[in-house]
Amino acid sequence: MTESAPPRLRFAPSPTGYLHVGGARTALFNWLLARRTGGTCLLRIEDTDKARSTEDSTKAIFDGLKWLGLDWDEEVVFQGANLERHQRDAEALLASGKAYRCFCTPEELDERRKEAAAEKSAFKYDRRCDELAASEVERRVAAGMPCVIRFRVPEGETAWDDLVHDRIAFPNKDIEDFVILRSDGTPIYNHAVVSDDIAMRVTLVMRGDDHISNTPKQILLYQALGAPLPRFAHLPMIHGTDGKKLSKRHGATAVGDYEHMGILPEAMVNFLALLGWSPGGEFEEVMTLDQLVAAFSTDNLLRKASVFDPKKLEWMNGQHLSRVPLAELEPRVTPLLVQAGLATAADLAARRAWYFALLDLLRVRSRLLDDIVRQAGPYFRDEIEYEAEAVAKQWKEPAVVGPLLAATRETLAALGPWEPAAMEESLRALADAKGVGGGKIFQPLRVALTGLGVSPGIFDVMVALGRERTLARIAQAERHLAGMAGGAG
RNA sequence: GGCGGUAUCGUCUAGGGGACUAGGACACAGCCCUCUCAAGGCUGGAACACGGGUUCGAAUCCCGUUACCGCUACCA
Repeated sequence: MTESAPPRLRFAPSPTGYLHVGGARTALFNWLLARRTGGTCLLRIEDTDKARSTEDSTKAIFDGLKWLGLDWDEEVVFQGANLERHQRDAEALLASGKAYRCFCTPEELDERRKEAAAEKSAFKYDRRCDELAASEVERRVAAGMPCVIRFRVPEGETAWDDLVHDRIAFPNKDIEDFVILRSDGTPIYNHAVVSDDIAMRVTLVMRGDDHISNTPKQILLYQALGAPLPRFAHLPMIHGTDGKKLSKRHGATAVGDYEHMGILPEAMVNFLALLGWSPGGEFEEVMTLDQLVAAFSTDNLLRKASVFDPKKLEWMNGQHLSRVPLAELEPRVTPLLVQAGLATAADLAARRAWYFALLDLLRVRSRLLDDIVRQAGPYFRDEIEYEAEAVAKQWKEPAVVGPLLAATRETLAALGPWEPAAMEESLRALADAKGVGGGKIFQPLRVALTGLGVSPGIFDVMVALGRERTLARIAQAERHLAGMAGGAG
């Protein structure tokens, strides 16, 4: 291969919905390869289907790519703006005799297709309009009869060396003379794609393998238009847990869904990158974007469709949650805390060091951003609620626990510096003195401080809460326990 | 139906003729650590779709079968 110049790639979604994880993965691979090779990554919005394309969808694609951290080079190309060139290219094919006018109506075609189906034979356009005399064509055009432009598929075989599949070949006899320009003058997909890819000087087309059967048609168009062929790389599909194509019934399929679910973009990207690609050999699965760029290569692209496993995504998110620099995590969490009514952005900014330390405590036991918010309550609210389950388990005997908590409070109150080592030392000494294990002190204390049976290490909790609030919460718990003991008789 | 593609633990994957008693990760189970929960560590169960070749030797190469997926529009 004489190809040594960095490739020009493109991601070409059609704005007919949200950015799907499959589309996101295609965008990611194009982007990774461009960044890896010093190539160019372009974005083209394929909005030629005016019936289905919407501005909202276009925005959703931009938003999705932005969230993932994928950018593109040069101006965004809107396919719809290239109508004139599409028509010119189609006219050129007509002029050079590589395409012809077809006057068959959709209704007629439909009819013939049904007949073929009834006879269980494959329908293929029979070229009847290609046999029309020139004068007849002229007459019909002059008469204003609507017509499409069909590409005349030559004899032979069309093949290419796919970057992931190696050689793929199609006998031309299996390809029918396909329409390139509708009767209303707008282009059909395959034609618009080729016209645009040529104009954008795309040298490597990387897309889903559902386009494999479009590829011979497109190659034929390149050749007829006298343009150099790009290389092709067809990526395997992403399926749902049941092995079927990913759809709404599998739950979330739009990248925006995962954003709202509390997934970090770096985790999403990492997870998607490992679907249909692997660095090969032994490798660490948790990778940053930079590491992905450094490792990416078309050599390790897989051929088999993969199943999207949300469980593994969550695990991966947990990994990233724990590894991302706090300064990057903070802006993702803050809006959620504010939204939950736990704090204001100003408040958090005012005690940044404390806030970061808290985040560090909570993120280890979180898989989703929401897990952090859910755990954060006790550190922000003035009043806490006691979880019934925790109370039932750890405050089972109020008459015993109450005095123990009181002793704990007194011990802590007498403490000099408010730091973990000192807390642990004095509380373990207290446990010894009372003849109980540490857990008998720590567990009821955890409920007193957080209302929960589960939390970060108890000393970390106390540091995060601060001395004053810690002692107040214990006192409050003592009152609560006294009430319980009284109520119980 | 026709054409094309694919086939390693439940899932993501390593593997490119001998290093395979098939490795790792997720999930699952157990154990360790331990103030709880995570995280982490250790252990366990779990796969080369089937049938023929080629070869001294096949998860790896070839053929067939089966299954699954995609395309088969004046959709993209």
